Amino acid sequence: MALSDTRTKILDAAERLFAEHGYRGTSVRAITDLAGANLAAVGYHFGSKAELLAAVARRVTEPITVAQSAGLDKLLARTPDPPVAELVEAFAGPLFDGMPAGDESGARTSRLIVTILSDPAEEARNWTGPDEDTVGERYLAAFARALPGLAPQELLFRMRGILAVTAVDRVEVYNPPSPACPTATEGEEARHWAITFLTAAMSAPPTRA
Amino acid sequence: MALSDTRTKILDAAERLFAEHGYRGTSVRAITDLAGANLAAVGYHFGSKAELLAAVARRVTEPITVAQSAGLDKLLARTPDPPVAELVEAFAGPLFDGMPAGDESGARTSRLIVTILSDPAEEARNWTGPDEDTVGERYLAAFARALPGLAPQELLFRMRGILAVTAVDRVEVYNPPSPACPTATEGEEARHWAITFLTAAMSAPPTRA
DNA sequence: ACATGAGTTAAACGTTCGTTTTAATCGAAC
DNA sequence: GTTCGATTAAAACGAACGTTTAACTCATGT
Repeated sequence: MALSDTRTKILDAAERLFAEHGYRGTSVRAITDLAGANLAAVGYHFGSKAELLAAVARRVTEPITVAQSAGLDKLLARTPDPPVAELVEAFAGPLFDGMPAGDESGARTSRLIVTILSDPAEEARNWTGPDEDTVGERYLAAFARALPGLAPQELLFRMRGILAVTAVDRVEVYNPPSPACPTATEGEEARHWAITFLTAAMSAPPTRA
Repeated sequence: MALSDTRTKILDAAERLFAEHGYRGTSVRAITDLAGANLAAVGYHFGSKAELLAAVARRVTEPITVAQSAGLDKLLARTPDPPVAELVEAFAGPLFDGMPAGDESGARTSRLIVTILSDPAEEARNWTGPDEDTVGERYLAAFARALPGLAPQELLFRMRGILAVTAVDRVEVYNPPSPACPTATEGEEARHWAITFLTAAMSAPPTRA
């Protein structure tokens, strides 16, 4: 196949296994087995396991980043100072389901992002491109305008909070406190819950020192 | 030494290394080297690496759990229906610094909790005792009374959000969007920021379906 | 004095890991 | 039809892993 079919099959398998078991918990052999490829194919197509992870992370992150950026563009085209609620939705929404319309693989991709970003392995955090930083800075500036009087550091803390809350739905970060509760809530509902939760949180008055 | 000095030295070393590099990223040899103990001492004192992790997790979690429980007791002694803000502080406060007064090792311990709870390895999540579940359920009930009209599942989502936000300050869950920003904010300040952030979030009106 | 047993030590076990090497295979261009 | 670069296949490499074994130390109790 043109552009090597096994290459994308390896990417697919790695994406799934990294999401489920983390970087260190996934062996190259498990990836190639799931992909139906040979063990050495990883070394050939990507060079090393760490570079494979970087490729997976970039492939997963890119559509999210462009969705976040496009969402901010649309808001700024209407008004130079978008309200907090719309900023939250434009920033956190794509994190929930990869694509604004919500494709089926969204749950796994965001689960992967969380797993990668919180992975203790160094290799898991050295893949970032310049685009991710740029969109983060643009939202930071927009939130700063929407929340005057909030200290930059506290704003930074709150933006990290957005990522944390969107993440926690995917990771079982706590054993279910109540017996009769599903481990993870379904995408669309959780997305709404997160937006109300985060809009209220972001709109909170600054903490007095 | 009585009760085997090396046993606690191994626990200390494991606590630090698990917090820094995760479960799979920490080898038994690295633990015993840092502890100045023999490799086989882990097998002798704990049985296996997984049981060592469980011992570490229990030792770290216990004071937090009792602080959460005592905080809730104190609130309930005053009124049967504590307000949301005080519930948030009593629940999230101990997560920030292990002890209410804030001892020096607090930052590392909470970092460890996050690392353990989000670790993709199965062994890292099968250590929980009955106490942790109990205090979670008690807070769940208290929040349910303080937030009438909120669906149980959405309440559960929000409680997970509390844990996520308290966690994110420790884990570098996102590359710093702005250049001139410290990776992690200091304990006491972040604790206040988190409480205002979370109080506002928890107090948000229920999401309409 | 000596047996006991918990604690420690050094060495090795078998397995799994990421990576590399070497040869075989395929498809198109000449 | 042959040649050549690109891709896949099979096998092996050395290193690191968790765990186990067997010998040793040494205070204690008799």
